[in-house]
Amino acid sequence: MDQQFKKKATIYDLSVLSGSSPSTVSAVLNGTWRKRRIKESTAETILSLAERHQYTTNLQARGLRRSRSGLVGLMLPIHDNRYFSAMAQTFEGHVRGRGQCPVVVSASRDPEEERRTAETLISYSIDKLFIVGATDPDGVHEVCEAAGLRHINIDLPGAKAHSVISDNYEGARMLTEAIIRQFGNDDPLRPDELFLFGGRNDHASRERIAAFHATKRALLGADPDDGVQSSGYSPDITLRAFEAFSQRHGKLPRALFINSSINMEGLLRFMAGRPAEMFSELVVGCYDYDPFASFLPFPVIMVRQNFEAMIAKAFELINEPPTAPQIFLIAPELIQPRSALKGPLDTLKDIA
Amino acid sequence: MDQQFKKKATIYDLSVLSGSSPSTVSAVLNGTWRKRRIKESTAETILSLAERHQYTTNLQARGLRRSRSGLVGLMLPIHDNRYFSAMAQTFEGHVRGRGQCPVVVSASRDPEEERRTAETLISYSIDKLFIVGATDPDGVHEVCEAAGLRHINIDLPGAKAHSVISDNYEGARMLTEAIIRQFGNDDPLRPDELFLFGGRNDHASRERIAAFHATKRALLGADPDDGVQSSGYSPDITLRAFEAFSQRHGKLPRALFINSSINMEGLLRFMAGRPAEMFSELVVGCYDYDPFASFLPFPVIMVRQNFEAMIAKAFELINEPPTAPQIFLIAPELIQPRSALKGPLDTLKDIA
DNA sequence: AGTTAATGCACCATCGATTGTGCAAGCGCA
DNA sequence: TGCGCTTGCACAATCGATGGTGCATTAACT
Repeated sequence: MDQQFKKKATIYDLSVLSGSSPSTVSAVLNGTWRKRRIKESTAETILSLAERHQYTTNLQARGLRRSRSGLVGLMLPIHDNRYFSAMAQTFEGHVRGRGQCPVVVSASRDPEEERRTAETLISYSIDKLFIVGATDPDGVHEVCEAAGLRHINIDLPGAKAHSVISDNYEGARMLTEAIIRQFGNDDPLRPDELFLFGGRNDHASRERIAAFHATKRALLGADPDDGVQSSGYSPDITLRAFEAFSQRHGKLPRALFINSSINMEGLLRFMAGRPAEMFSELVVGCYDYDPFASFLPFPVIMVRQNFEAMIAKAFELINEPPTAPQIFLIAPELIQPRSALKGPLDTLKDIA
Repeated sequence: MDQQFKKKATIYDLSVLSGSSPSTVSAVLNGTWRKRRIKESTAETILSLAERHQYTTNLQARGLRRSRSGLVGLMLPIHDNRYFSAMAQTFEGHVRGRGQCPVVVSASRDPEEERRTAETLISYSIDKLFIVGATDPDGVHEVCEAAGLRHINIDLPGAKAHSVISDNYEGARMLTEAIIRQFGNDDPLRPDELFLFGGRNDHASRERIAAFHATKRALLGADPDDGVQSSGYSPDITLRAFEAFSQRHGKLPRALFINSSINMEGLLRFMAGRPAEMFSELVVGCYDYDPFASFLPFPVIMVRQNFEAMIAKAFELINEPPTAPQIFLIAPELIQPRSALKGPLDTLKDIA
């Protein structure tokens, strides 16, 4: 019955009910009452009233007054991807652990959208912003800077704020090497049989491509310069790249370095409708980890970016006093084919 | 230079600069100025000042005054899953299209956490809440109801608010049938060769299990009653279920009905370290769609829940005047092995 | 000229919580 | 009794935007 359909209780309601002033009620409810020398018994009265009337703080009012909201933002390129969604999962755990409220939004890898999204979040007075895989991190930085908002880049670096990123060069080096070593000595891979698909003109892609070239040259002795087919972060564009390649050469290469799981979906689209046998000799290296991809009918070597470490490092940095922007590299891990790793979900409890 | 390190501009700043009152500035900036009969020239002055000083509305202040925030919430069980993250992606598109700000949070399938999360969101005066796959939808309902918050269940139904869910019975029927038909007439599947793994005691699992039993009985003539191994929504528990089964029977069944992609990850964990040949005869039906899973080295028939339609229907319903709670079934689609479908990402543009 | 109506905007209370300040009552002590 | 200190709390301004109300001006019209 109580407050069934009435509006939510406020400190003013409790103030009337308890006979104390609103400021006393406020202090009791937000925990600053000892500092304000409120009697213990007064506090108890108010707390029990609050409970009885199901009081909950209006966080917008608090946020307005304090000019921060208790919200912590995570800006992703997209949701629908294991790498980013695993990151979101890990991020939530951290934020919840600090008693704040995580807000996860995506900005579609569109610089304009990224800035708009940041501005919207700022309008809600979020306390911190973690910028993941932004196409234009420095654009977002300007927006945050102007609002005095603490922020940090993850996955793709910016020049104007700290960045925590995967060691893309080393990851791609390991991956390229692993692809090459996957072929035995009887029938070793030739330089013109290993191609890279996917990627844009972003920092990660550039590093990976550089490592790809260097490693090919180092291990295979040569590196024909048509070995890279940038196809953005889009399954369909990647599909078309495979189709074009296959049209030109009559088949796919024996070995592929695929820049991300999104590009890998382009390969799946290419495979769909084509006989499985066409791919039985294929060896794929993919710069991303997805448990299902790891068990495809051909060897898929993957790179698992250590997003837990990246998020942890980012939280560490964002709380430190600001210094000159720096890039922190986090080592990724090479994952052999047919590996089903634990993920952030494994820490959740479940019924038996 | 302008406002470089000053606080953000407010309507009061603009009011001083423009010589108009704060209320006039407010009206101009929020678009209600025609209704308030503000002169066009006044509006123009203020708008240009706003632009020059990079004014942005403090949405917490607006939210406090209007007692709604422009935030629309999506509560997921988890992020790290293609089904749910695809849903988040689609949801964001809808919310953005309506000029509001999407907030996606997860609640770990924990009833307590679900309620707490809802309360937190309510404290921020969110306008609407979409509750996806909640373990205790009715618990969340109470919280929303008490706050007068519009809300709707998706994926798992509640008794006290509208629910938009997959037609789990029909989906499982199709899936079970497809699994059975996957075996030719030479060596047809026997009833004791098809097992269901995964699921909890939730509505979806119950429906699927019922359809599984009924379809087995209808098509195979019998249905031994140990055919179902509930193992929650946890890869590891599912792994243990497979290990136990394999210990008991010396091998896995020839055919598996797997309740979700999460349980499917349990199968992957089982496969890891075991020779691929062990699974060459396996046929799997999975109630979920994941493009990579679709191309595993054995036939994987999948059910793709139509989350786009579910989200669309939910948006339709949540804006209608409330009526008695109803359940709306959305037909899922049976996906043949080796299918790489388009997803929500395909609507994003990408550089070529 | 005088009345009415429309125009253009200012005033002010309000949303709910926070926080600096001030003051009365109670107490110890000379 | 009187001074000063502590205890316990109330007061009131404030965060930034909103929207109902009402008051001048000017325009329209008899």
